[in-house]
Amino acid sequence: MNKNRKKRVTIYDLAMELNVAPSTVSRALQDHFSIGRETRDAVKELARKRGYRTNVVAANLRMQTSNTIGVLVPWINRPFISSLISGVEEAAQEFGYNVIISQSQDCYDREVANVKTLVDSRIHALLVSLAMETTHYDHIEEIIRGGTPVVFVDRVPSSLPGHRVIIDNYQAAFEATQHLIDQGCKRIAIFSGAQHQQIYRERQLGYLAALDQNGLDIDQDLICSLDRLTLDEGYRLTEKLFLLDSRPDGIFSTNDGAAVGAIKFARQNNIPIPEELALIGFNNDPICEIVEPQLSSMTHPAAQMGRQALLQALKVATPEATTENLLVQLTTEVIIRASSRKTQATTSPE
Amino acid sequence: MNKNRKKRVTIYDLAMELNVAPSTVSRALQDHFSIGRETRDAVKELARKRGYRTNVVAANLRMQTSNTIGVLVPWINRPFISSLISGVEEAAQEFGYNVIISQSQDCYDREVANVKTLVDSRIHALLVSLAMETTHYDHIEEIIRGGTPVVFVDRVPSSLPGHRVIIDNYQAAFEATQHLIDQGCKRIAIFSGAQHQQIYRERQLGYLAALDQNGLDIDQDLICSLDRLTLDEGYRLTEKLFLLDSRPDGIFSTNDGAAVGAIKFARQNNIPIPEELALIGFNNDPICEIVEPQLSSMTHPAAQMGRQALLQALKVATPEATTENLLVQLTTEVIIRASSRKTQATTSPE
DNA sequence: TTGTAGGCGTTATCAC
DNA sequence: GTGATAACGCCTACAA
Repeated sequence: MNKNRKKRVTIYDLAMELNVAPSTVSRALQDHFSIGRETRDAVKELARKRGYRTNVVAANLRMQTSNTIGVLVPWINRPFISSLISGVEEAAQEFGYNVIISQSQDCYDREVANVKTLVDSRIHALLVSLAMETTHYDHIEEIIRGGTPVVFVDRVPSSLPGHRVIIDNYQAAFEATQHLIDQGCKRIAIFSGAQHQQIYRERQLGYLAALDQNGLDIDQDLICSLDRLTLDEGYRLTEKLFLLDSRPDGIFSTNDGAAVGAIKFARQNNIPIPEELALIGFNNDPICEIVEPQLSSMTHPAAQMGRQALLQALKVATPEATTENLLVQLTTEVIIRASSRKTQATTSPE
Repeated sequence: MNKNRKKRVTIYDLAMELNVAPSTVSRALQDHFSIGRETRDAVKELARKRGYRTNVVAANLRMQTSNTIGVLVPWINRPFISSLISGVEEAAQEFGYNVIISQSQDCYDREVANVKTLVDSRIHALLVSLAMETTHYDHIEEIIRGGTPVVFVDRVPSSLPGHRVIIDNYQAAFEATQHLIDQGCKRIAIFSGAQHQQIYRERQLGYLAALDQNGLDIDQDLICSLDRLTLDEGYRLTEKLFLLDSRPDGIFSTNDGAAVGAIKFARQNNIPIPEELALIGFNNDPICEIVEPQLSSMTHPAAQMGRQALLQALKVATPEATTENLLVQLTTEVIIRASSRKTQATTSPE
């Protein structure tokens, strides 16, 4: 009863009706220079009237390309990533591209499989933010060799060269830590992620550098590597930290969720924030302004990163593209809120 | 220098190398029943060795279909929607489909344009959640007539028949309101959305019915229609409500963001929650558990809705599909948290 | 069981 | 300026 997928109008139909060749119609529709003004108008007029819409699939096959950009991310439903995708999609729309998305759920195996599927669809280019699990990149390397332009975003590979759109994670972490130090913190813990992931490693290095430059001791007990950086994980880890002989007086969390977990623990245990525990997160997710006290954080320009990734991909996918690796590095800044603002009384209502 | 998009292996290449016809290869790869066991294995082996991957574009053109599901939503980066998409994507992956997404940004014009683009890509089916602005549905009707299966999700059209995956908004709103009434609220305001959108209209009707059945007066001053249901809008509206001669003692907000705005206002003005103002939101976004006090809400099973929408779409897109309109209605429930829990002391730590 | 041939809807390269 | 024609890679009746 279905498959009444109505047969759609083709250039043949138009050609027939106008008594011209299909190739003429094709040219007319593309404003080819060597086409008669009159025929062009006639074709376009009829196309409009018949509701002609070019069959992108056929065109893609013929052109050996496609107008679809593949996006592979760990999870779609996370504030940072959904905003990133939103940025990609918006820019893609602007330039006439479609966006096909795929989530690895932070699993290496899924990532590999999804890359294959995406490439099978003959995507124009691929934007990737790596799965937490991923430690080697053969699957990506292979498709790059195969000729698919790839741009890495945010979670980029540590060893594989390639185009990337990132922030300066080292610098951002340094600033976040420095901020806590400026507020008088002496024992600052870090909630970090998998160290094989470049972004977490660099954040950790930035943190260490800040401590070092300020003459603060580095205490291994305060260096925490979280698996998934969830709220619960942050909560439990804070609990453990407060069982130490010398408790931390500050936490730099490499995402906001885990920091909120820490806040939750502190509140439930009457640990005054920021007096006894100052906190700063990362990403500046919406929750930062909602949690009580509000959470300081580092901005992480998700939408711009998405847009930039798309732009770089388009650039790379042109025939004249340079062979060298593009690098776009966006800036971040510290957003200071109540969770870390110790210096004298402020006038803010909360 | 680019366009070194390596020529990929085709069934012709394999056929050549094995001295069989391309059609044989094609059949072998699809496990066609009438294929020799030996040739089949030989073909598959070689395909593996040569890294053959079927050209989906060509196959799609030939088959007059595609393995891509179009998803059109207002915004990607909203908790409810990104989870919905996540659900769609996960199920799609399971069944071997790709997901192509597109955001209308709540603009009617964009919605129309995006529908066209998606259909141009010959999507297998389209899942739509309508833009806030959308009041008529010619653009959708047209593609349904054209034969593209369409499934509406969540924000469904009020007048156009079609397949839909929804919750019982009337019932959910009724329960939310009833809950506030049970807590002793007498003057309950509603933060609603555009009334031409069925979901908001039904939620409002559910609210009105609850008041009515409990013998409470309906006060037009307390019925607020918000444009975008943002936190700020919720804040400002609450401010206005508290300038009224008789202030509300409860707010049912049709999303969580606006409710959080109300909480913010209440806290800044020392209005005790829930004693003087009890609140319940809608969607049960993560912020509900983060805001202080925690926000009661109605669950809104985003991921399941996404998955169901995909399943229905696949069902509808088969040749044997029934002609009647499918309806999947998922259940919701009240999640009671501190923002509305008035009845005696509870043992919860917060 | 396998091969042949045609076509899905375009675009591009030739001719005319 | 326009018209044949081939090709993109695959699938499938039909023939063998």
